[in-house]
Amino acid sequence: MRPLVHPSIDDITVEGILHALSDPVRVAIYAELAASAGATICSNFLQVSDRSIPKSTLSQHFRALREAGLVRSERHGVEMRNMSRCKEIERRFPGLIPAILNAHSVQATGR
Amino acid sequence: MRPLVHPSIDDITVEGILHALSDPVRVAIYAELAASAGATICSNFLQVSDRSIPKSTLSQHFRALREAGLVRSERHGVEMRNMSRCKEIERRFPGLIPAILNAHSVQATGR
DNA sequence: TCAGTAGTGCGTAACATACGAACTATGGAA
DNA sequence: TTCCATAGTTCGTATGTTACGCACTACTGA
Repeated sequence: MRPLVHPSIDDITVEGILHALSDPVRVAIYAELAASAGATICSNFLQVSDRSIPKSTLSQHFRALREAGLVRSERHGVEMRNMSRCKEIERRFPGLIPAILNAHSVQATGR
Repeated sequence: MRPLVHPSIDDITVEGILHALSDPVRVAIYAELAASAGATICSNFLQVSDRSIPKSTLSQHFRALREAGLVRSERHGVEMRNMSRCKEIERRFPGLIPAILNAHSVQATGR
């Protein structure tokens, strides 16, 4: 099983972040992760915005979020704990993540 | 020649915006358009950040920006004038575009 | 040792993208 | 008018990316 890849904060790119969050399933996952204080395991997202996501697809989505630098994942026993890296990103790209999450919630609620 | 498609402001999605701007050539183009007061023609971007872009590819990039709702294009004679729709987008998703452009410039200069 | 749970990796089919070549549309000069 | 140059588009193809089923690994508890 290949080890988990987390880019260092300086290797995180705007393009990478935007690409990772340009998928509706991934923004939804990320928005929940960012809103929650602790860590959340992958399988909590087998249902996302009234849509059920196959396990293998979900695994790829988490890989995408991780490799874009948006999420930090740790294996704990049989499960994987994920938390958003928003504080680090905030230091490098101030305001970016809040603006995206805000726009996402405007779209989800207002419309 | 198929007519130019511009989504109405309410049909613009966050995902669409993020996807369009997740390409390095397209952010670069969009950043210049957003910074300039008037309209800019496509062929001004045959060279972008020290890279030369084939005409057909450039045409596709402008289509992507236009259909994401980021840019408004008008044919004037033989050329096409493009301007960013940032004021409209600002009303629908406040702070989103400035945050992305700011992050883009942090990355381009700082790093 | 076995069964159950959580997640990964691989193969394939479907979809997206880049770019060259051939095209359309417009404007100006002869 | 006709012809040429300029600006951009379209199409075909080759190359990449993504989604998902299935078979797998890794860990836990009984």
